[in-house]
Amino acid sequence: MTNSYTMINPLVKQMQAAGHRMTPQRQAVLEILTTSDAHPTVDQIYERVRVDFPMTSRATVYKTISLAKEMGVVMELEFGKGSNRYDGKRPYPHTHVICTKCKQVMDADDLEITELKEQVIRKTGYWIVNHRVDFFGICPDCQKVSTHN
Amino acid sequence: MTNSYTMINPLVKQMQAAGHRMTPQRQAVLEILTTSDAHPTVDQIYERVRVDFPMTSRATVYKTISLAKEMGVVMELEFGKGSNRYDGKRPYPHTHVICTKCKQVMDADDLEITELKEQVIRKTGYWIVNHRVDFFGICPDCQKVSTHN
DNA sequence: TTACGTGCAAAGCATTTGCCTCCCT
DNA sequence: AGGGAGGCAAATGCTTTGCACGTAA
Repeated sequence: MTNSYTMINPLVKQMQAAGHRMTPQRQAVLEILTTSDAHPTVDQIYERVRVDFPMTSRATVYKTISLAKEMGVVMELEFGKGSNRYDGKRPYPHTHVICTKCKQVMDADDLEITELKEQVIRKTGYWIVNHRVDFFGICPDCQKVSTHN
Repeated sequence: MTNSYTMINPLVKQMQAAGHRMTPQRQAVLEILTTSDAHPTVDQIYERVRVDFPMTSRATVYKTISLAKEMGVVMELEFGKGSNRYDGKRPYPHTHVICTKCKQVMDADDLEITELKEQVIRKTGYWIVNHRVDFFGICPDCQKVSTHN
């Protein structure tokens, strides 16, 4: 992640083109969302924004994320009990692998689920428009630390 | 779903064997959890229990579900924003198909995800212990009602 | 009998909303 | 200048918790 928000982020233009004003807070939130691979939580985004803009409120972070969601440029990953995470780098359905120990959320978006999806359509008659595929386990790093869970 | 809770539910015995007391409220909650295919919400369970036992509180429903989760006999399906659903009939990971219109949650547990899982293990080096596979779309019934969403 | 379970109400927490002020355009 | 955006605090909604009373075993 960069230390300044001076990069011209395509989302900034996109948001302005959609008739929304640009502010340092918004720019910072968008920058974090689009440059992070770690699927940050709201609080992680909030803390990071406040490094550069200490006056920023949680409400603004929530509102900006909400706006980005509406524009379809950020995907929300709900993990229940207020541990939602956000992805502005790949805001489309893709497979995730989550370490239950260190809470890392890793992309595995090169996995092919087309066949599975076609099975679902064939067997259920649904129109499928979205999917959520998550695998939970222990990442290689955490395996090294302990073999007991 | 039956109208009385007189059936001898294996979970009742199991819970007693684990050293927990049995009460009408617990028996009712367990009966609903294990006989329903509809993946009920806490509130649906609560309302159903109160048909027969109107004095039952939400707290007791939550506590009983929590106990059942700890025993591994009920699986929690988190759908974010307090719309959790519960499955005591198939309390193990399996594929779901969800209608975004009528909110029906359907099982598709005959789908084979082994190959996908092996791909994940091969590509990430994780130990995979669990998974969550959900497809979202429009069910056949809702397709008939309207073709516009 | 007595520790466990229940019901009630209060507390928790992440998120949303209302409202007033400020400032981007 | 005017309306969108931000900040603060209150409200929300689901879930959890504390506590006193009741009850299963």
